Amino acid sequence: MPSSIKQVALQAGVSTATVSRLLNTPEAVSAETAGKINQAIAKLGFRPNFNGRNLRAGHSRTVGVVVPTLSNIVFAQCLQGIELAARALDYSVMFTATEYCQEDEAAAVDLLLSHRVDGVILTVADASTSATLDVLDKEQIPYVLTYNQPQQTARLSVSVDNRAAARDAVTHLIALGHTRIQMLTGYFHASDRAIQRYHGYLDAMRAHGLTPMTPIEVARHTGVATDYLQCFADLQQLPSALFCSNDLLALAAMRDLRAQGLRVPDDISVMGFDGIPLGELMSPVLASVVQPSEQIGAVALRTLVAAIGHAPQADADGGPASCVLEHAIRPGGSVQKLSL
Amino acid sequence: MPSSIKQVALQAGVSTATVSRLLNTPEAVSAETAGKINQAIAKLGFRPNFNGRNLRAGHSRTVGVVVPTLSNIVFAQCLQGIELAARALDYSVMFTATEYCQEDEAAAVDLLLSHRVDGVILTVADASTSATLDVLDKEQIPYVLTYNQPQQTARLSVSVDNRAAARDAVTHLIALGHTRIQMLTGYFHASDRAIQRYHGYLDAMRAHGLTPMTPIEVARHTGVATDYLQCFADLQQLPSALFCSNDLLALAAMRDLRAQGLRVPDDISVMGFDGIPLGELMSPVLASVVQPSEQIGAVALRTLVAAIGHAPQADADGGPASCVLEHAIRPGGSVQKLSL
DNA sequence: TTGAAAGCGCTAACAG
DNA sequence: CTGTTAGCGCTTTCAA
Repeated sequence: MPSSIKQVALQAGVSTATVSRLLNTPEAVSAETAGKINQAIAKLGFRPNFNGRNLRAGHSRTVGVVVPTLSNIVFAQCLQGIELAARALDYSVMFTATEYCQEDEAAAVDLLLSHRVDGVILTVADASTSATLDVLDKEQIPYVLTYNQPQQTARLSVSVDNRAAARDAVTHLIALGHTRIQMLTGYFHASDRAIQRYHGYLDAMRAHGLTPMTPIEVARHTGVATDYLQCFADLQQLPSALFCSNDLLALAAMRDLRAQGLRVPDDISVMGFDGIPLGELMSPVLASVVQPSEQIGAVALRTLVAAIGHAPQADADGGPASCVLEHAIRPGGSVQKLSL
Repeated sequence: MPSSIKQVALQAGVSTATVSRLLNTPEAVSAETAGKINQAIAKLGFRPNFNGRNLRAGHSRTVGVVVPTLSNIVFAQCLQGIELAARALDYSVMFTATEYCQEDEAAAVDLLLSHRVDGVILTVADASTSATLDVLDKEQIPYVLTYNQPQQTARLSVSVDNRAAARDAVTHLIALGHTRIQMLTGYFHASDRAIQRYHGYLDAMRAHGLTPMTPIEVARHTGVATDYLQCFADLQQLPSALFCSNDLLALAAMRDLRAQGLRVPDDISVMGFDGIPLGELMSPVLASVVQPSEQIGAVALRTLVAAIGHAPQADADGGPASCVLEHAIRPGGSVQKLSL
């Protein structure tokens, strides 16, 4: 059983208030007293109990994080960025995953709220229909979305411009001579980003007078049901390039294509989205849209802390704002340059 | 400001004690009263404050997790396993990373202890010299090591048998006709696992009458200083196979080797350790030792919870025990079968 | 089955 | 600069 401020006070021969002062406003304590207290602290191995502190203070210097899964390195990097930034600001992180399950999403937030986190960072399936966000709104808990890029509301978010990024990716493919470009994506209902990226795909195709192809939706979880490859049985139908809604999907698709005897990029080009670091280690390098995941996390954390600092309704002044970070096209050998 | 048990009591016309009872031992409250209270709870949107509860109860149903980094997918998967298992047992997770920095390790544990987590799951650089573990021991906080496989003490840990696993890997290489096998590893001082794996390498080489080669130590952080490739300038010196202490290193090495004009596996074979899922999507498939990272996390969490349940000194009976999980060799095209 | 009351560890007025 | 005191939200005896 760890010792309390009371025992430290007793040991040092001062009041608990003075010990508390040393902990919080050391300059308000005389050097002599400080010495005695520090000695007592060391002797007892005292460590403040944040539960007591939080209870009293009404805040916890803790943020909650909710991501779909850590199996996708993208979210792991984001969490990494959050944790690093949090530590720098003396915040702690409670972490939860949802496995892309809506109920778990709500349950996760509920739990975090019971822990009285000061705010929440989360990525939801669809920001525009999320009951979870409504709860957060109603309870007046500051929160910041990551990856989600809400269209309508004034919700705080940190992301890239998914639509523009996808447009750039497809434009990149077009610039390399591709015209039959098809999108391979995780279920739209599980990711509002995927929808935005599809719109970007359409933008680029139309801007170049190309006919969009019907997107192929597959379960995002690895494995990747290879059923979709049926589409390619007829080689006449084969697109020249596949634009995938994320890198994991792209990698899985490449594997599946190879298993079908198709060569990448000779027979078909593949481009991803996310720009995971491993994509660059492979041969051929996975062409992709790089989004700065770790930075997304870091910025989200700082935005959240800023939001926590601001009174809920005092956002008339320059309070924290949503942030759209830069994306970049990473060319790679997984995409072939076609002779025109 | 969220409402408290007091306001619920007032609203329902009962005492706070009764509300508390409904929350903790519902069967001890009459149906009628329960109805009134539940109504009040719903009306007020009440959510218990765990800070108050923890303070009073002396435990938090929260565990702390400390990993080196989330940039290595291995630890992300482990954390994923921990979180899933924790949720199933109604535990919450506070997460911290150390970036392989010893001081951060100590600071992280300190912070977690201030939050009064009930226990800690952690991976340290070197379990046998970690001051952090000594702190945990002294404070009587239950903890479980992951990946670390302490030699001497009775410390709880969950890992594979690193030495045996490495031995199996190198034996696999030998079985495929390799004799000039060299190990490429992250700094030994940053990972006791790497040392154990090196011993496994030695075991296998010696068991087959082969001459061990001097291991190449490099900074583990990606980038991978390509200086080590100097070793290979003299093609006479070139090993036929490189056994890497982890998959990220293996992938980076393959990239670097290719950049040098060496073909994998034609000119040199590469085998990794960890068995990250992405290794299987690549072409060629990365041969590796698969360790069940997510399971390591899940088992660690359950072991920790068991340890929390047990009184510190009551481990005479069948208390929680360390666990060595099965590893598996994943063959892959990154390793060439040599004609003998 | 319910209520009254004490106290977990800490901080923030308010006095001195 | 320091002590006294009250109370954050909750659980848990002890009585009723």
